[in-house]
This record gives sequence, C-alpha cells and structure tokens, in this order.
Amino acid sequence: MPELPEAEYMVRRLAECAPTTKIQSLTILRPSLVAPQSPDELTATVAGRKVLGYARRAKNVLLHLDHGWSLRVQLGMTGHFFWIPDSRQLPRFTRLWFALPHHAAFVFEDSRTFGNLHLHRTEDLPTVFASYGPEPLDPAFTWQHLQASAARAHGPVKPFLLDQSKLVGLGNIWAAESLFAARLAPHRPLPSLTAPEWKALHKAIRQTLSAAIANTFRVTASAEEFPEADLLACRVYGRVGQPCRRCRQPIARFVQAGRSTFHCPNCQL
DNA sequence: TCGATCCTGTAG
DNA sequence: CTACAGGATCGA
Repeated sequence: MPELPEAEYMVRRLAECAPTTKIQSLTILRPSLVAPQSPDELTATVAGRKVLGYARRAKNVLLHLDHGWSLRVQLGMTGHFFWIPDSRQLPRFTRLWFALPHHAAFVFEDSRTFGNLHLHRTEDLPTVFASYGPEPLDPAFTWQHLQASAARAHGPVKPFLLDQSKLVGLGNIWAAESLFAARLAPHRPLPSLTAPEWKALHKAIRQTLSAAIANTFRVTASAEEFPEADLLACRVYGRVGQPCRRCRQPIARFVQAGRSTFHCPNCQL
C-alpha cells in the first residue's frame, strides 16, 4: 500500500509515540517476512536494544538502534508499522511485533505479506540504497534533476515515475495524481516532454506529496487508523467513470505495465 | 523495458 | 466464483 506520504506519516507518528524506547523482545509470527535472516538471530540482535530514532528513505521505515544496527521495514503493498499502547490487543493482520516497556508494542501489520524487515549496519545503509533515485521532497531536488533522470529513458512517463531507481517515493496513486496535477497524459513518451512540462511535473510531484502527507495527518487525527483510498481526496485515482474535478469529463482507466492507470483524457495532454 | 510472480484479503 | 489491490524483483 504505502507510498512516500504514508511511510513519512508512520515515521513521524513513531517519533511522537515513542521518541526513544527499549525493545524487550521480538515475536515473529510470519518468518518469511524476515528471511533470509533467521528469526532467532534477528531476535537476539535486537532484544534489549534501545531505539534512538526513526527515519524514512524512499518508502522504507528505518529504526536506528543503539549498537550501530538499523532495522529497515519495507512496507510492500499492505504494510503498516506503528506503535500501540497495549500489546494484548494486537491488530488482526499482525505479522510480527516488538514488546516494549509497559505493555506497549511496535506492530508490523501486513495482510498481503509483501513487506519485509531487514537488519543492516547503520553505516551500510547508503550501500543498501545505492540504486535509489533522488528524494522528491529534498529541497535540493530541482526540475532539472528530474529531467536528467529521464535522459536516455524511453517509454511512457507514468511507468517512469514508478521506477524507484529514477525517483523514489511515488507509487500507483501518487504517480497518477501528480500527472493529473501537471496536466500530463500518463502515456506521453518521455522524449516528448518539453522543459516547461518537466518543470510542471516537478512542481506537481512535490505539491502532491506534501499535500498527501498533510492530508494523512488531517484524516487520521479524527478517524484514527490509516486512511483508505476514498478518504485521501484523490482527483483521479480510483475514479473511473466519475466526472473530472477540473472539466467534468469522465475519468478513464487503462492498464500500463500491469498496473491500473487513471487519467482524464480531456484535460491531461 | 515488459510480464509474471510472490501472497492474502475484499468487493462485486 | 472472478477481478482487483497503493510494491518490488527477476528473467527473457
């Protein structure tokens, strides 16, 4: 499920709920999610360690521990990582959980089990992420960087936006929403994009992601839990057949690289 | 660069 | 029952 905004939200919530804490033990209910590490070895390495802080890289949630190791949570399609006050009330799809003081817990809930959890030396993290493209919300990230990452690339613009080696953080929803905001058709060939269009796309991506982070906080402040797609105020994603919020023409859906693409055929050019 | 695939759940 | 699901990876 989660893309950059949801991963960012999880990290900020963790920092609020448990700025630092001690991991007492780890319970792995689904060993395949930590493979190839053995559950026992992983448990031995983290049990008794203190969590010093949290970070996000691309769609990964990172927990930095006090002995030079970091846990990396890859959320996959349906993963959530969060703090709960009472480990006696674990959510339905809990796949593993960390016992914390006073019965609190970190929970990894992942119905579809595409997520995973890995342990790395903290100093090795740059190597782990070596194949990743730039962070779109990095202040140093310019539209020229975006354009440059597409140099020599062919094919349509939307699959490009999903390619984490070109640019991290976008998934199927926010790629579609960014293209809508930039008024660009998802099937536009990369070489056809003009400089003003790259500029517009860059702006659209940053605004879309920033707004999505803010909106996740706004929605969850009242509703609790993680927001469903229909609560995220999408302008095209999942809205096939419904009127475009800009021009009232029906939103269309087609399949691109095996994924659903939603767009307005009338006002995305 | 595309398609298949991992696995489980939900909606129609 | 079938279709579909916000991700990542591998092989041709």
